[in-house]
Amino acid sequence: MPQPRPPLPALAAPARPLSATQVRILDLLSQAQRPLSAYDLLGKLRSEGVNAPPTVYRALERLMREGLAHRIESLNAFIACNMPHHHDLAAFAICDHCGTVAEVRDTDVEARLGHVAARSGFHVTKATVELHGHCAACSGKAHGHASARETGHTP
Amino acid sequence: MPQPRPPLPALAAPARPLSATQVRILDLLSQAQRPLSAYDLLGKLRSEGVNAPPTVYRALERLMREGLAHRIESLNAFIACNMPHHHDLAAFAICDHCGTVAEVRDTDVEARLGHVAARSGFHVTKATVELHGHCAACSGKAHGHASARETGHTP
DNA sequence: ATATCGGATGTTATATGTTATCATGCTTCT
DNA sequence: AGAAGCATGATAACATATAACATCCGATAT
Ligand SMILES: [Zn+2]
Ligand SMILES: [Zn+2]
Ligand SMILES: [Zn+2]
Ligand SMILES: [Zn+2]
Repeated sequence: MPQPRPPLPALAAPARPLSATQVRILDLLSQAQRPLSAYDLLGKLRSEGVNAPPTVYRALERLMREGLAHRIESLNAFIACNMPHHHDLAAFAICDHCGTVAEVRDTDVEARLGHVAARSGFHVTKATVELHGHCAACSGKAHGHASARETGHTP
Repeated sequence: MPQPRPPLPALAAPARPLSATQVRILDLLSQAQRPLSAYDLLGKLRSEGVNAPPTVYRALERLMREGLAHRIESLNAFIACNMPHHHDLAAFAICDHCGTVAEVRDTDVEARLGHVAARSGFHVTKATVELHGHCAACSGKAHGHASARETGHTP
């Protein structure tokens, strides 16, 4: 096999544009006030011809690879990244009352975590930081719970 | 209904002892080098008469309530707490190569997180902090992956 | 002792979340 | 046209988690 590599137009990276489904899903995530599960997404897409889980998961995979979406581990759900930045250290403040999720960044926390780990010879590649509690709006009031997951969901 | 409260022997807390199953599960978790999923546990307990998921989940619930075990959200698995202390803010360093999990505490990190949240009026009730990466032993060497989850599992 | 209550367990079935596999069609390069 | 690469579709399997209802048992209360 000759020709090790023809010039290659210009590219260098994953410049391939998002597919229709991928855009649609990112859109749904952006619209939503709260994280959506893969099934939530699937439900909303059924009417549009998407009817199998793998499609959704594949799209999510792509979006996360590109730093456009995040997975919330403690909820098994996904949100759009509000400030696409390619980072592995984002933190999330999840209100267990109203379900909203705020993406927060704090370099001090990042640094501290790095420190703590390094101190014991651990090399961090990815961190999951998820704070559960009550957001400003829900605090004070509303200590009776509505468990977030079933609030304002699927009519 | 009179008698607001008879003296009450001595108690103060949830002094009820763990059930046999609960002890057994805590034992299995302590023994294990790595987090075990609910189904891992169920597998190991089948020979002992436990044969349904709810039993396992219920026991785990109790153990976590008492601060004797933790759930690792990013793995859907559980570990014994190596220093029972009743805290909602523990951090875990998870080696994605050998699968070991170290429970680490750092009051500075805790404080920082509290700060960050408070700054935006968020009240934290529980934090999930899970660092993925490579432990000291696996670092440097072993960058070829074995994905941890399927290493040394169920022969 | 009898009634009662709460916690733990058993049993069954189901919901939710995730992945493997194979088939198909499209775009790009040769 | 043929080959390679990749996105999608479809079906099924697997993994994780909970609902609902019944039974059992030890601790209190009457
Ligand atoms: Zn982000
Ligand atoms: Zn809220
Ligand atoms: Zn602990
Ligand atoms: Zn390791």
